[in-house]
Amino acid sequence: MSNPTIYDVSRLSGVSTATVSRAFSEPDRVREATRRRVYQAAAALNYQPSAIARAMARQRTDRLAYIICKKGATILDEFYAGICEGVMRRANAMEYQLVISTAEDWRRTPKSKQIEGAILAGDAQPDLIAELQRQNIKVVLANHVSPGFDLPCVVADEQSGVLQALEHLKQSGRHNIAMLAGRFSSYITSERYNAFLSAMRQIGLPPEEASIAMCDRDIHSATKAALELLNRPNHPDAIFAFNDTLAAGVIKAARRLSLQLPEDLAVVGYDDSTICTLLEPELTSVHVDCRQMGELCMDRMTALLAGESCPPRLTVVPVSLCVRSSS
Amino acid sequence: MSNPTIYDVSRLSGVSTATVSRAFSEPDRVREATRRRVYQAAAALNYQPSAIARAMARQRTDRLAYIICKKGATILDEFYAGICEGVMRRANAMEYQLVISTAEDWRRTPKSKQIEGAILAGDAQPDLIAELQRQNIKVVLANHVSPGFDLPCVVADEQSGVLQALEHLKQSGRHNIAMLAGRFSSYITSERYNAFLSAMRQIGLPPEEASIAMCDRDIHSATKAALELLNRPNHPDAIFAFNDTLAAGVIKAARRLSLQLPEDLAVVGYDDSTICTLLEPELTSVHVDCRQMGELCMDRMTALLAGESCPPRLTVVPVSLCVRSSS
DNA sequence: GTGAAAGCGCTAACAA
DNA sequence: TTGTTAGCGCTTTCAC
Repeated sequence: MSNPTIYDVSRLSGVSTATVSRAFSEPDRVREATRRRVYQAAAALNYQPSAIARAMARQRTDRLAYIICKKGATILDEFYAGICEGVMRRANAMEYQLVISTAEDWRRTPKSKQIEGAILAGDAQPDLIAELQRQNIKVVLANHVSPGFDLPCVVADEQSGVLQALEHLKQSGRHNIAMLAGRFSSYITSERYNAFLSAMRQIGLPPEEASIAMCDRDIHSATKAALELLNRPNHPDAIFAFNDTLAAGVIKAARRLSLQLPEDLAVVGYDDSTICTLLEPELTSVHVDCRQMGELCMDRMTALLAGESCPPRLTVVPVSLCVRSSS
Repeated sequence: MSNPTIYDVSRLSGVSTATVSRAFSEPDRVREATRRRVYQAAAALNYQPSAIARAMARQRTDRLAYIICKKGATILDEFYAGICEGVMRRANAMEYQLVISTAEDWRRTPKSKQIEGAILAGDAQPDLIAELQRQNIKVVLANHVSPGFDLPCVVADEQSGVLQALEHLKQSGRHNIAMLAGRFSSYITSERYNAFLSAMRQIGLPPEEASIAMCDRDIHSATKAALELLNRPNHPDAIFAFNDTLAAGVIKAARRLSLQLPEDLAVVGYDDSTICTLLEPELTSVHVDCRQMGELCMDRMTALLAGESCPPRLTVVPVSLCVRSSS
């Protein structure tokens, strides 16, 4: 019942445990013939090295964590799932194991010492970061920057994303561009908000108070806010929404007011999620390659684990506007 | 630099390592005062038990894996992410760690012996199951059943889901109900397909060849197939789609033909994913509680790990129709 | 209630 | 190239 150990293989193949160990972890350090004998014995016994014992002896686990820091949100969020995907792919390719969790769950359980690094996605709280670092765990932030800490952060190019969207709108003849801002993490919210203001100035359409609306992250709230925006005097001819779900709310509002899209109103979303092509009209959106973000996070993590003291502090992932029929 | 060990705590608190160990894993077996001394010393040293050493000594890891078995798909798939969510929540609550991977990635790396159980979501290949079981790893299947094996499977009630959808359509006066079938995993495809045929008979509307269309899983393929379906003579007044994305394709097709929804055509999707409320009109869909599926998977897993030889072989999760304005 | 000590299965000097 | 052996940090009898 109990699994075969390195001793069993050693005995059966007639070599020492050290050699068996080497045959598996440093194959070229054992002679071809010996190696074969070892593998044969291992196969016969159905042996596989115990990763736990290995971790114990080597004092490292080859294990990383992906922790989603977003109140109420999880792996179900397409954006964070995308990052996770990138992290996972690369982690698996490097023979790292990836455990996932949410910030909430993580706090509850002292599962420390089992991971060598953690990639925190989203609104990472300072105390979590501090706690991890106190445990000698390497930390990388995704889609967030935390001023007080010296660690690598991977974010999307918000400035450029918003600018591309607004330039596109201006070029297609829009002059009264409004923004529908959602209440996201403080970092994203303020970045995108400020990016909007500065991009507007940059394209020569100074934003007015009147053209800004806030809403929650659900579609009903977005629809309501959009209706309100569209009913204002001097209503906008284009709305830039903070993400695609909000943009879907805008589309609903427009339809309710019998506006023609994109003739009467252009709509641009953000994230370029899967819903863009499902909507009618298909939604123009700023494409963020979250998988690449995940991969870059892993690159930074790798550097950290390799002992590089100062990998790039900030990594900015380029974004691109994906134009569809809503604008 | 190196982390404090149980020996450090033992020394500082003046008790044996055995007592320190007990203080952490079986608190009530040590006297209140002793325990306090231990905790104090531990806190002073910033000590936390090493899970690896623990696993080594106890011969168990408290670690499970969630493996997504779907060609090309991943955690990005909302359905599988939902199951993952349920599994993760419960796993974390039980102090299990959850590592995630895809079937592809898993095959490539012999990370065996580190997990005690694996939850395979989707189209689990027999050889993967066999391999895992050979390694004494407990296996539970989610959204799939594999005839050759004796293991717990958790699936949604396809029969009931389809029947509810069709009954609803009939009750709202539809008589010519068509099905848009996607090419999913063999299990889901055949289950849903057969459920459709039998449900149609059950509600007294024997299905005709003419009212069935197949398509790939992307929206373009769905739109095309739906157009074709709607252009047939004696075209349907209702379409039941295999999932919400396909249903979105149907809506697109309907719009292209200037059909009024739901007057000219009723549309029903499956899974009740987030897109349902984003679409126009909002999509009626069969709600599957995938989070609950994940939780049930964990329950089965727990039973297996506890040594129960035969937990329920098949667990069927109830589903319910969520009626919205597309029907 | 507490302590002593023998493992758990592997790795990595060091020696041969 | 291969073997010997002392750990890695904790758990768990078995005594006391």
